[in-house]
Amino acid sequence: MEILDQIKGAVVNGIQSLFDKTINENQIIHNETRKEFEGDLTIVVFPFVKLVGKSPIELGDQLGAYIQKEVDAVSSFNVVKGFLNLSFTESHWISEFKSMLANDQYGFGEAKEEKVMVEFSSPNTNKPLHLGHIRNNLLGWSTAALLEAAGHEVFRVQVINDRGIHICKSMVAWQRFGNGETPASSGLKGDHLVGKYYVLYSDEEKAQKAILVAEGKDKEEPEILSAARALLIKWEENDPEIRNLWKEMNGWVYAGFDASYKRLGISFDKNYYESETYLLGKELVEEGLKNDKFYKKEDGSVWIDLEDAKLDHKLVLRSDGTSVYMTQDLGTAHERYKDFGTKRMIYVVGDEQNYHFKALFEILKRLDAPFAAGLYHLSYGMVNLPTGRMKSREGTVVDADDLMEEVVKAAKVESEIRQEIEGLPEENKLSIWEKVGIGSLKYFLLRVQPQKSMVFNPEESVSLNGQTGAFIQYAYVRTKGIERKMKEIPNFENYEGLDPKELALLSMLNKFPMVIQNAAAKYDPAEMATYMYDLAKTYNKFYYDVKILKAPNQEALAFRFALNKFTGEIIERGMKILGIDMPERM
RNA sequence: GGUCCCGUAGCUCAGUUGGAUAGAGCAACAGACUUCUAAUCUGUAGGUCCCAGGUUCGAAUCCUGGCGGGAUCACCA
Repeated sequence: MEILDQIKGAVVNGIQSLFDKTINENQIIHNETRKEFEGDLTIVVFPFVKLVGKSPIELGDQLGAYIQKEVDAVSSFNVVKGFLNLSFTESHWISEFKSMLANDQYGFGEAKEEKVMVEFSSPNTNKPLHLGHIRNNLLGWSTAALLEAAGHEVFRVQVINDRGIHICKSMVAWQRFGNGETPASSGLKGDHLVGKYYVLYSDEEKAQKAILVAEGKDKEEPEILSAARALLIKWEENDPEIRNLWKEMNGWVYAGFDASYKRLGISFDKNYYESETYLLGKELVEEGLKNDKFYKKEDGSVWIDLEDAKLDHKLVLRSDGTSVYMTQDLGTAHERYKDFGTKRMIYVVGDEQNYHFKALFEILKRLDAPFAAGLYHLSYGMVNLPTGRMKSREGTVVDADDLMEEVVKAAKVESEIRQEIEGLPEENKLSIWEKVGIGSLKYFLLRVQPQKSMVFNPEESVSLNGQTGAFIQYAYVRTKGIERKMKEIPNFENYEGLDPKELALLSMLNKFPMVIQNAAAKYDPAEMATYMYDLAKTYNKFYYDVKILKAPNQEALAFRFALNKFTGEIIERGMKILGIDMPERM
């Protein structure tokens, strides 16, 4: 990006020496030149028209001539309306390319001191993961990877909601209807097994409720719900039998989660269990009471007044002294700061909790938490189906394991039609289908900006044409195919006669470091996803138009080979940030 | 009702701090495999950028007011 600084400098100097007016570099608006015009970089001259008292065309012409004279890398210019389009010399592009090649960390930012924590996933232990968790997981994972690529040290953590009434419901149903079923005895994946009893619980509760209503006793609580509450109390009293059952069933769930996470390529540096943290935060409330940050109502409940922050009064301790979600979150935030010393913490949580996090961050600020300024809620929208919302009651929730199975199957079907990898050993084929299927699922979810709710169309998600993960993988596979065909690697020294398709690809590759920085700053993996697609598309055009292996001379062959290989490396590097693996063939 | 988010092609989505004639994919139609893998490429068609004002050389983008959709406003998590 040196050249950009040179050009900006030339614009400032040009306006000074041509018109005797002073401007600041950051007033200069520049853009990549649009495809339909000739040039590589465009300077918008409108902002200076009034200042220098010339027409936009006149100003553009004079400034263009000045820049061309001053900056060696600028070969020519043209002016359209108020837009000054500058073209760079071929040798500039070639030397740019050489410096990209020379840096084996190309794209990654310099190491930054600030450590960052990303919290994501945070499942309940009463049912298996579903599509919504997948979006959460992918966002969290790739945001963390983006921050790493930008130069930060990053810690990935999850909070597991392993206690509470929800797990007691599964437990009570298992006690009644389970007949001792275990994952080992029935072969059912642990999280699905526990989820099954949660469903059984709900059915039973509904049935009991219906009877009560029919008997005119609709105010009464269903017996099974009372039983679940009783379990929760026993759990809190540390009843050994209940604690053991709880441990056992949670253990099944964790084994199930681990399998899902593994297939999804997700892991964590540390897990926080709610059963261990749900009492944290009480001391903070006590302390805050002393400092008048909180106030106590007559019934003994503790609140904070956030009205001047355009929020409400918020409860932080119940009248019986037990904590609420907010209390735990206050405590957990401090705990994590103690564990990792991260002043920047990102919470990847759905947008239905926007209000909660606003309040949480505001309270931490008022409690003078040293990390308060670095808190961020990466809020994302719901995943809907073409038929509308996913509803567990109507059984329309898309199960994570089923979905992964389905997309991999679809990849297999497509692959077998094409017969490109038929001869490979079964093990290799399985690995390729896995990469293509899971990769496409990931791409499908990551290409949409986090804050937008999205429509998940199952048919489209398994389609492998167009703007998909498979499209990008295919471009990568092409780069590998070329590499395999090359018996000896030609040495790239110099090249003249840059083809427009080659230049377009170079220019695309040149943007990679910027994309990492921008996407990381915005916590937006979708920006990387879009860029990766554009890069693959640009490569495909190059591949189609410029025959790499049939280059007219050794110099061209060496250049194209290097360009091909480097493109493959960048695709792999960028997709890795999205958590998507590249197959060598497909 | 208060607060927050979203509204761009039939559908799914891009669109940098305001910049040129608003772009991709899918679906539709028409082409390109004797070629480095056609999971690709090329072309045609498709738009009241929700509406109305305002700011300015210039607005999908910023401001105000509407309309439509969603979320949230629990001693739930």
